[in-house]
Amino acid sequence: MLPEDNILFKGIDQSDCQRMISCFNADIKTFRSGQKIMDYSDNPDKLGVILCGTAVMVRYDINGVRSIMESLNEQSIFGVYFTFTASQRSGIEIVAETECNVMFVRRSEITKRCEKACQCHSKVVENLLQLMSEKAISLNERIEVLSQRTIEEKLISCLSIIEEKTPNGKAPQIPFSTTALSDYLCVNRSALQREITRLKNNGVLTISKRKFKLMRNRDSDN
Amino acid sequence: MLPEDNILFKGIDQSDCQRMISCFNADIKTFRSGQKIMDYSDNPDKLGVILCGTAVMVRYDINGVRSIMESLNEQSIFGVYFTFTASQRSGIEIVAETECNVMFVRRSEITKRCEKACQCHSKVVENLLQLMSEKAISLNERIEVLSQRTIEEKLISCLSIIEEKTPNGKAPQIPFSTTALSDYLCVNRSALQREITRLKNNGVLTISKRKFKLMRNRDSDN
DNA sequence: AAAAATCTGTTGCAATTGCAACACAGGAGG
DNA sequence: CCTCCTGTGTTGCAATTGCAACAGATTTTT
Repeated sequence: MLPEDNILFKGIDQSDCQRMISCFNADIKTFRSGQKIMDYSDNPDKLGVILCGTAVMVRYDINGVRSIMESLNEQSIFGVYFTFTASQRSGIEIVAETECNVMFVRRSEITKRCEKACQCHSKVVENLLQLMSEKAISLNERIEVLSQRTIEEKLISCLSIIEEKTPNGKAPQIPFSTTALSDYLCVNRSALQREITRLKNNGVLTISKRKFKLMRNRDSDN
Repeated sequence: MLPEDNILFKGIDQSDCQRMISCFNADIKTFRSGQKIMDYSDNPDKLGVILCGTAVMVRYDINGVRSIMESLNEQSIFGVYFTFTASQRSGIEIVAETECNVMFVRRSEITKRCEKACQCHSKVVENLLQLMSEKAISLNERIEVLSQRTIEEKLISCLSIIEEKTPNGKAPQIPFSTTALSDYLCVNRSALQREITRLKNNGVLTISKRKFKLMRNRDSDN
């Protein structure tokens, strides 16, 4: 991927991009599926952008129970938000799901002003603002899902959000396996399975593979 | 409160502040306790900063169940994240808890460049970045709490975070009533009460009024 | 192609949680 | 002082959820 296609450098021409990448000391690395991309015990100032591939942000609590905090695709950004959190309390990691190329930049390099590329700096900051806004929206969506009191409500809330974001004409699709979905929803897998089956039997939900459809018209009783 | 005390205008001197406030078409309004400050059905571009007072971000789901999404104090910022979201799906509102002064700015006014105050604009954008970063951390903390599988774990996780943020020497304090806390944790109030009582009896937790203390040394059995 | 590993789907049982109802405490306001 | 309203604390019972175990399907590795 060329630098100027990168969301962080959007709107900046290629020559400036190259200059800024070296100015930022940006670092591009490749990871294989399953490899750990980032561990929040390391550097809180580090910021990553996925150039290609997919990854997940996972958390292991004291009992070793895994929660998927977020799924990350191409152009996803991570690391910005944990600048001040006490991450030692919980083990948060970014793990590659497929082969990934990741660009690392230090947040402080972006925020500071330098003589060489001032006009570009502020553009990058604006882009970053935009990205953080989008990221925060997805955090809010997550909270909306987790706020639901029952598994049924969590599931329907989650599927509604996916459905809403799916372009017209395309079939909405769950970006997880059922097992991973249960981690995302923070519920027991077999209990989730039970709910899915129940909703299918009630005609509220249709699933084939990962494609699904929600029927909202019938009043969802029983 | 003077403009230059405002977090959004931090590092900008007063004359520039005044100029920018009119340049931004910033709007300062007063709300009484209980009044609705913002309704996400209205303007997605609008951004608010609480100048004084406290407020809460609440959500009413389809069944009318209230969840506190966040509590907002002086200098809290809201409205930044929902720029593109379909918030019409769920009824999100900002409601004053006490009398509040709130400054409203349009997000697009901040991001755009103007000839009159360019150097200040980028400073404001940086400040905004900082604010969003902090806000996103609190969203992540909320997710961390809601990710916990049981009420006990949710409660302890929540209290740990509060404890960690409390300055040394001060007694950690819950910023909610128990009833509001149950909304924040998205659990049933009486079930939460039951857990609190149980933890107190087991010597894990001490609470007087809203001040509390967690004992972590004993292994939390029973 | 066989073996290993992971995911799906199901179920009985135990534990947790929600619900509803009630008693009591404290604060606001007439 | 009394009343109204909101929050606290408790409990029995019902509903939901977690847990464990298992069988079969699917994918990955050898």
